[in-house]
Amino acid sequence: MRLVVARCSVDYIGRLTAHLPLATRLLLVKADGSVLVHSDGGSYKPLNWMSPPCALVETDTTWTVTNKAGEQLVITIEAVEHDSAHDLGVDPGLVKDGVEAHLQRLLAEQIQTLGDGYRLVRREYPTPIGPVDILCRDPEGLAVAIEIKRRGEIDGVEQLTRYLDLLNRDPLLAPVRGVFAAQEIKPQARTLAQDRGIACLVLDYDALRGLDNKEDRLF
Amino acid sequence: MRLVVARCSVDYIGRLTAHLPLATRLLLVKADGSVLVHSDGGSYKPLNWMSPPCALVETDTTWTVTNKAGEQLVITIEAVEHDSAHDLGVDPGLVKDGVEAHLQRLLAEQIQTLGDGYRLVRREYPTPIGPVDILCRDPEGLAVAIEIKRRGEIDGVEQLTRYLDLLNRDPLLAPVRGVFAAQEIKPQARTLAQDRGIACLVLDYDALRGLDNKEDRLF
DNA sequence: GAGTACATTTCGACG
DNA sequence: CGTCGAAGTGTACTC
Repeated sequence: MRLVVARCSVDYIGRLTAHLPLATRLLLVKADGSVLVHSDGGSYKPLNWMSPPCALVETDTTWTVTNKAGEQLVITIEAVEHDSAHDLGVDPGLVKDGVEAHLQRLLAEQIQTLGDGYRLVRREYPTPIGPVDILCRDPEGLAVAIEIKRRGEIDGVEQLTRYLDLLNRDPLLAPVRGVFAAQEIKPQARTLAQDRGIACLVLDYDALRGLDNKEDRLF
Repeated sequence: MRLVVARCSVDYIGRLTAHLPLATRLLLVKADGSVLVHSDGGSYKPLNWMSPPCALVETDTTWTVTNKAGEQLVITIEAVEHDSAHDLGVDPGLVKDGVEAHLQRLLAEQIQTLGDGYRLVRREYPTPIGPVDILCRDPEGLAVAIEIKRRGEIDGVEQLTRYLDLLNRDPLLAPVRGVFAAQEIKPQARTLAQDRGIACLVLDYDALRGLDNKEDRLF
């Protein structure tokens, strides 16, 4: 990895055209040839970049980074403040514990969160347009389809609506009720759901996890 | 901006939990206190990070970065290879020329792409839930609403459907047909559009731009 | 500040 | 390898 701090201007010509006026920035060149241009603020997203695989050609004042698709990142350098190279080796990679998959598993295990007498049919219940997160039956034996999101927004309600349309065509299932479950449900999504007769359920991740732990403690 | 190359392990506890085993990485501390952890490969996305606003507390061997929501990034440092600080100043920012806005402008200018006799009413035609990209009239004088995307996916069809519902309530416009236009239309989106009587139009960006150029060449 | 749409999205999973 | 959906998405824009 090479770190360069330089006064430079940058042009990108590819899927769009973008220009960065002259200023001091960090140029980060990774081992695979990819280049990131960072300023001293903003988010983790660089101002400009070129993803690998790509090739860097360097002259006195100009770096030209090109990829196979012909996209170009041209960095014009006026002054170099810092330039150092470092051998990092290969990174062992990240261990993640995701949220939505975890929520789905927890809710399936604790389907009584919806009320006493609910029974799980299965997770990832297939439909022609993709699996619905959970299918279960209420105390009266009627089918209930659950869509789970971390954040409940309008798209999720649309998605559940499509699943319900399809599931309700199956005479073995119909009528199928919908439940929109999320850690947080945006007001607009809630309104749309209510308008369509879909129930909303706010999930308490910690509580679900806590119940899980409590069960563990029985051993 | 501070650049540190160090052998370290990293833990993030917040919206999810993640762990990075011991390895040599770049730690980038920006002026606003945000921290990025980069390896020597991958894309522009850091392995781990903390977005501003956040606070960094540093001891001998441990950096703890915390934000207002209580999310924590803990970096345990075993050895420091490089440590330097640089004053970059404020970045003047990026000048962009996007694609979707350009597509909209080109199609509005060349509304005959839909067929002879089409007339533009206006771009960004207002509705209560937001402006529809283009409203025009067909050779018979009937209203046509166009939704433009770079990539046509299912969400765009839903969006256009909502616009059409609303526009068709206006007796001065109804009946309004829908056209879903994109550089590329996904099969699922096309199926949904057809099911709803919405026409699909694949846009050729280069051709639209080319026609534009041809006009320029007349001068 | 919330809501929405776009992104040079990136990333992972699945067929 | 494409398709599809999620992201600790970020970001700009509107209301």
